[in-house]
Amino acid sequence: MTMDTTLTHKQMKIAEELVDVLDSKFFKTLSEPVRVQILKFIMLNGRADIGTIAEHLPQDRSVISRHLNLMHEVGILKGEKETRHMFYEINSQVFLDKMVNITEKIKKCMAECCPSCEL
Amino acid sequence: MTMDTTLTHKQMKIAEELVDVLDSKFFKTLSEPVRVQILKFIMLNGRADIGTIAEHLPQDRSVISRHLNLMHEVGILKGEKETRHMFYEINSQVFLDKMVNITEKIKKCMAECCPSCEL
DNA sequence: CATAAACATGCATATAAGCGCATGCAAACA
DNA sequence: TGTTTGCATGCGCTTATATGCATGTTTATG
Repeated sequence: MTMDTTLTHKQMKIAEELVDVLDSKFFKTLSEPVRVQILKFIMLNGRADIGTIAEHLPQDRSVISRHLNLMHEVGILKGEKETRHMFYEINSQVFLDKMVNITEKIKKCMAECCPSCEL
Repeated sequence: MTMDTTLTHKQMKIAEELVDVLDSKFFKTLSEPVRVQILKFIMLNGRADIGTIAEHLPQDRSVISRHLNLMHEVGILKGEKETRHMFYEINSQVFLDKMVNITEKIKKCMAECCPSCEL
């Protein structure tokens, strides 16, 4: 079956931009409940080291360490080594910017690309 | 180590609301590249049935069927059975609302809960 | 009424991800 | 300088997920 919809270059480009911003690693990171719990803890308590965070969660310290490292790689956490302690805090700017950017791109794509999307 | 930060009931509640809205199933759905490609196709071509979508992707039809069903469960797609064809389209309202809601909750939590989040 | 088309679903398999334990390493400490 | 502390990381185990094939079901088609 062939599509009778004629896609403009502009529409293709906007859709591509949406796909680019829909970063699978970013979403995968947020899709794990344990990581969300870690995020919650840091949100409420501010900058903290791995041991302190792990004390408040059932998982092993090494597991927490890996989760934190993953969130750091994605950019939603800032990490800083202080002597032998590894401190993490929310990278609020990056985190929020990413969400806002994704939301904007979805909105734009729906408005200008999606035939059956009435907004 | 004990925390010297005193958490108010209000802060706890806001953080809880954020955790609630950070739906793991929703993020997990968006973390799969194939599903994003499917989303892109429907965005650009509008309402389509499973066979048509599967024609444009390397995966087997059954695989596409499952992905579509998953996205439907999460709410970002509307599904409608028409005779023997199963048609899907973007549920633009739900999709966008979800993203906006998450973004808002993050912003609120950062502003009122997060000690080290300066916005 | 037999056949084909469109799809859902059970099954087996391969890959990915979360988890805890044990180990190694660097920095503080006695 | 030997010991403890805080982490990173390798390893094996278990579970989850993606994939394709085969099958069953429903609806159109000859």
